[in-house]
Amino acid sequence: MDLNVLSALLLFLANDRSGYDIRLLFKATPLGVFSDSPGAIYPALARLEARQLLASKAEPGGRRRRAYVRTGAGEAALDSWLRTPVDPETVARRPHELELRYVLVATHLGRGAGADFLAACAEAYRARIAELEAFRAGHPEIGAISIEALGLGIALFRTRLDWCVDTARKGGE
Amino acid sequence: MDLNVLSALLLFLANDRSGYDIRLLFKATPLGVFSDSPGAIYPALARLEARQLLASKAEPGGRRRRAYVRTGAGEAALDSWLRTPVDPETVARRPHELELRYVLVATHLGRGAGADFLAACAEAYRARIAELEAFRAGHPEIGAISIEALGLGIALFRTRLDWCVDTARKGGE
DNA sequence: TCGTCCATGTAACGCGTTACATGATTTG
DNA sequence: CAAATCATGTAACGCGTTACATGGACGA
Repeated sequence: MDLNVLSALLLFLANDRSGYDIRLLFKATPLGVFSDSPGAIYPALARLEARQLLASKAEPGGRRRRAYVRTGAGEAALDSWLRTPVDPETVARRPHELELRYVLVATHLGRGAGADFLAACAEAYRARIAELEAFRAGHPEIGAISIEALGLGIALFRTRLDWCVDTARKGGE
Repeated sequence: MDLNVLSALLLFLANDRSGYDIRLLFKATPLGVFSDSPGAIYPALARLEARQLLASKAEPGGRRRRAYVRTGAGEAALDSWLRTPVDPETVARRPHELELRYVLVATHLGRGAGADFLAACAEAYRARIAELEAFRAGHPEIGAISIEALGLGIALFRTRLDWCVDTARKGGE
């Protein structure tokens, strides 16, 4: 029952929303990691419907609005995606996926689950920082320029870690 | 003559290196944004050779090592990719591409070009931060959780900006 | 000779991109 | 009625992923 990020986001958003609604949403948000192109969104919605995670009703008329809703199975799939453990692979290669997941977790499962998720992320970020610092210390031969870039990588994870800690603290008040 | 990131990186790395060498390189680096899978690397090298940006000589014997080198056209293509203006689209959606590009620019075109590139990035990051802050100020309706996530997005760009400024200063000494 | 490493590839598949097509409804 | 906007889709293409195939070299 595995989902990619776009599918999970669509499941989350699809509550009486149409593909066009979602395109407008994606176009309006400046954090736009997601493409608002029809060739991305409509096929993805169709795939989710084929897997019976979404259901839709077309309004009568020619090409009229088609609104989607989650099915029970869709709800379960979203839920299980949101509860997937924070794995090192995602932390290392797609950390922005975790940032999106936080929004979905906190909105869909509640602030408590959001705080737990942030704690798990903080833990994973600390581990990642330690790993990168160990690599930097152990491989001086990679050269000054690569060391600089690695420094940025580490700084970005520190920013993420600080944000987790801050946000968990503020959200828990 | 446009290249994707992987192709540009392969052009950069391909100096008497084989696909296998590159796989080992990708496996060894913990910043691993790039997959070391043969299904990614060998076809990409073959495409570059088909476009005559790389040339290769197979060593005699069965499946023996095949080492690649840049052609003149390959050199030119890499050069022009490295000198492509920093566009807002890349800044917003694939900032890590810029971080890789810095390493390639500074290594391949020299420290001076690297410093110029950092300056362009810093400029773009400042603009991006302003844009995100304006959005945050103008759209309180997006909700507390999204505001938190947006805050992280802004903080990450600030980290990138600080890094550009610091690195340009240190590199210029 | 058996396993392991070196080394290169291919096939099926999923999915995003760009560009195009279609048709209804609203607005000037 | 012409143009823009609402709204949904499809086709071709590029490219990465996973998994599998091939075959030589070398040590136990």
